[in-house]
Amino acid sequence: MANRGAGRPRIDAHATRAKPRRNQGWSEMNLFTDIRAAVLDALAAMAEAGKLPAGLETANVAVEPPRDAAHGDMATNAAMVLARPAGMKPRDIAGALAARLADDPRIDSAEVAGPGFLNLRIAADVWAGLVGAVLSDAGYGRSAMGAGRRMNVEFVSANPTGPLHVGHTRGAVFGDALASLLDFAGYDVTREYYINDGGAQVDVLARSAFERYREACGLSPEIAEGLYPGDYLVPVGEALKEKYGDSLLNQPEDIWLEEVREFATERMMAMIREDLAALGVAMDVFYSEKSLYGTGRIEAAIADLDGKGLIYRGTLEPPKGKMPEDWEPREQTLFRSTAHGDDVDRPIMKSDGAWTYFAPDIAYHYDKVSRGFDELIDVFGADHGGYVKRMKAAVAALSDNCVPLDIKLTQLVRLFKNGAPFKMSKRAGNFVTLRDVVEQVGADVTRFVMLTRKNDAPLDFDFDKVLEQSRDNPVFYVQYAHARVRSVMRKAAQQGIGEVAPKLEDEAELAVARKLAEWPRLVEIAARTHEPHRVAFYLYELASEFHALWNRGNEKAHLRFLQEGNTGASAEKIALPRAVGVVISAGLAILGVTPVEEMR
RNA sequence: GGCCCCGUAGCUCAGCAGGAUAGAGCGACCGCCUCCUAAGCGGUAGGUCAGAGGUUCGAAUCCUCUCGGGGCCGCCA
Repeated sequence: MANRGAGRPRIDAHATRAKPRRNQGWSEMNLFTDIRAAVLDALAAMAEAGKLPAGLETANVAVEPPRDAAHGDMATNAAMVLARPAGMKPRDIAGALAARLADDPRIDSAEVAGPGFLNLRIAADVWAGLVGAVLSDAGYGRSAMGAGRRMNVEFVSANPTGPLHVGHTRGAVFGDALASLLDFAGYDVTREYYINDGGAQVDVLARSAFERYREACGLSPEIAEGLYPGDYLVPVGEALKEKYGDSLLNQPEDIWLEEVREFATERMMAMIREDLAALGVAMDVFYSEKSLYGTGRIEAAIADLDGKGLIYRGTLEPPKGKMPEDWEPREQTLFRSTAHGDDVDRPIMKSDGAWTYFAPDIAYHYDKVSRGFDELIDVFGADHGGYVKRMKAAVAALSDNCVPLDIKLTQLVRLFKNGAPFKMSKRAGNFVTLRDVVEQVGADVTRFVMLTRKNDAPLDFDFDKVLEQSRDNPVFYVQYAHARVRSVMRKAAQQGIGEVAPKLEDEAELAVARKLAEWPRLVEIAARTHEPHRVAFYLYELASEFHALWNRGNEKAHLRFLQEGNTGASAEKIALPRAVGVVISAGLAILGVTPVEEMR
């Protein structure tokens, strides 16, 4: 993407807000960028020698793992990228580049292939060196990519009207892993939850809780249509009775509504925090929607947009296709979101003068921008897909295009039990909660499984299969690899085997080392695309290479990590599994999964 | 009617910033335990990347259209 710089948002507006980095520094060890640098050096030398035109754009020159391992360890597209601007044939450039790279001691061979690929084979001692670096470098895989930029990840943000259910669970896991991933990639990350405690739904909560209060006072509750029927409100009703006795009974709503609302909302948020804690999610900030009302903050945000000429009074066209029954044209206060890519302008104030839900949303994002974040991410359920454009428009307008907002949608979770769909009756209020899931399968399994699909793909979650111990359960498969590593390390410690520089000989060992070398690259790709599932897939691949090597040891004794009666050879051998353990632990840490010491 | 997501092996899904002969698991078939955990490993079979155009030296990937599945679409959050 040659024109990337043009659209890149400026960051100077907020760059003055220095804050101590939260991550532990980053690693410079990335074999792919090292070799890419060598390629660029060689190209520069060729230009120097008159073999290439000077000043060629090299941004698109890539050094990547080849799709087919038989092609070598790494491949570069340099010749094909440069052929046109240089006015030369790709294979000619590749040939000259190969000759230069052959002088690099790290490169065993460089061969031109296909339309102009240059396939590189890396010297064995380079791989051994990489394994050594994984062990000596505490931050292997960490990246400087984020450069300490401040990133706000808002996720879950469920209405405080009940316990978190499975859908929220996926959003929670995704958002938390994404936040950890970005931290690992060098961003300064804030995890944030927006509490929708300002709208009509918390009034409904209050009325529902009040019925439970009446119930606690010995009356029979009247859970009218539209109220929350879940029995999680029963203890709230009892607590209300404890606090107020029967003093609220037979009082009109305007007497008790506000107090009961406060009380119930607080109880719900306490429950939600516990749910999140059970899953291992800890927010940095809980941000109250209500705090935006009556404090002038909504007005300030709208005034900002008004100052940019983006607020006006007008009447919207009725939606095309299906006409609502009670449609009649009304003049409203509108945000000109179409000026920033939305399809229609959006109302921010109802015809009765009250704010729409969108107004506090705008104010909330205005506040995030004001707090100096360089980038924002919102994690929504897929059913909120319709709000993506308007939110992006709002942030673009509020930040003058300085703060990019990425909105990640998480698709549905389909529950199964032993292959059969699991029915949920939402009407009865007995939906499957986050607690149900975590209590049945554990937080680690829940988290890993939720990340075995791309966020925008539906996810099947089978309560039985996720606990199955077989290769088609990636949770188990990755954990098993780690347990094997730990098993070897325990035995090595018993035998007094120390740490020495690794030595790699067999192809299976090199395959594992190559996979380890991809880790820093994978982290950057996953962080850039905001896709933590890539970490889960990578760990599966790494585990697969490791299991393969392990099994080779079954066939060929000299490939076992522990060489009977030869502590020196064993020490050289166990560096590789130790490094695998390091990377699996680091990867699982990003996913929020605890690596196990042994399988039980 | 409009917008967003999706369509890849029999099934469930990956596919990195456009790269080479499109991958993995399951299922099917054939093999591997006197040996660090066989809860594992190796191999075989299986594809018009929904379809049609376009851009490109090169497209599953980018653009347009069509078909199919899902989601959303004014004063509910």
